[in-house]
Amino acid sequence: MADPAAQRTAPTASPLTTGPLAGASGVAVSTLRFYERQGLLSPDGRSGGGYRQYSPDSVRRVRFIRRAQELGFTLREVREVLALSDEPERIVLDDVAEQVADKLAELDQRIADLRGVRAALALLVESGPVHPTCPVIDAVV
Amino acid sequence: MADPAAQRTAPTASPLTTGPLAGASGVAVSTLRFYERQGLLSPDGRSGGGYRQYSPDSVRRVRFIRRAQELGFTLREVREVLALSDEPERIVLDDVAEQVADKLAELDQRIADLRGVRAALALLVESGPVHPTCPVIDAVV
DNA sequence: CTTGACCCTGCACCGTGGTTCACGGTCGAC
DNA sequence: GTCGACCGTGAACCACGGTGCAGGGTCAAG
Repeated sequence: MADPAAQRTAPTASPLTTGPLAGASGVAVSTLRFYERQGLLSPDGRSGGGYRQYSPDSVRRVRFIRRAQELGFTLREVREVLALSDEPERIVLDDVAEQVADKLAELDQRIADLRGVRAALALLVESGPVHPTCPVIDAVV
Repeated sequence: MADPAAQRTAPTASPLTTGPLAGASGVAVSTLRFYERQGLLSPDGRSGGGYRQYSPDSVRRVRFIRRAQELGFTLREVREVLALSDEPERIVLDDVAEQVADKLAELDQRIADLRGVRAALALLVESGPVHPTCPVIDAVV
């Protein structure tokens, strides 16, 4: 607070252009632009020559998108979640609660399914020989 | 065993054409043909006029494909598993053990991830108000 | 003020997992 | 033998999640 020249209410935290953001968040530059077209991400502004400028927070945002995808969410779903988190005042709590409850049930189901497969595979590893009726298929179907 | 006319060593168990197989296994006819192009499924033969004929076992096979997909396996992976189960004598046990071990680790990771998300969502449901920093995003990133 | 790295736009292309369409042949019931 | 339901083929098309490329502008170091 005793150095006004160093930072003015801390706004100018080194805006990133696409390259650095891509590097920091582990995606290709082309992917960032693709995400922008899909409404998942937008630059905080543009610089004189038209370069996109992102806040450092965008790194978190992009990483979130990637992680959510890995976890099996579509970009459409991710977009919806991000839209809510961008405009929290639009959130209708009951709707959210309902959707979250649905997603919870879905997750429980997926976890149970994966554990079934996991168990079958573990059994297969332990018991060596291949069975006439594949236990993996039995576990999955 | 005392009725030779009823079934000759039980072979003719009503071969299915695409429509019935599709109906019984819950996919579209066009999907069956697509799976065939992808090497996941093939008819046991063709009838005079060129109609595909499937054994009733094919229903199981198609259901397996669908389930495996739901569980996050690609058609390529499913094809490999089915190829092995079709030709068990080609199986190299050590290879399988290795791949299965990999898949096990992957499944463990996915289960853990999903449980993390599940926990975050459950917390969100319990604690009503939306937090400035979304707990879901925190859990996922 | 040049040079090289970086960025812009728009558009075409890719693999995956299917679906749809046009056009025609087959099959069983009547 | 004819009718409608079903099946065949090939090829185009779709949504998703990106990738690549041409043609041109920007930026900062030297």
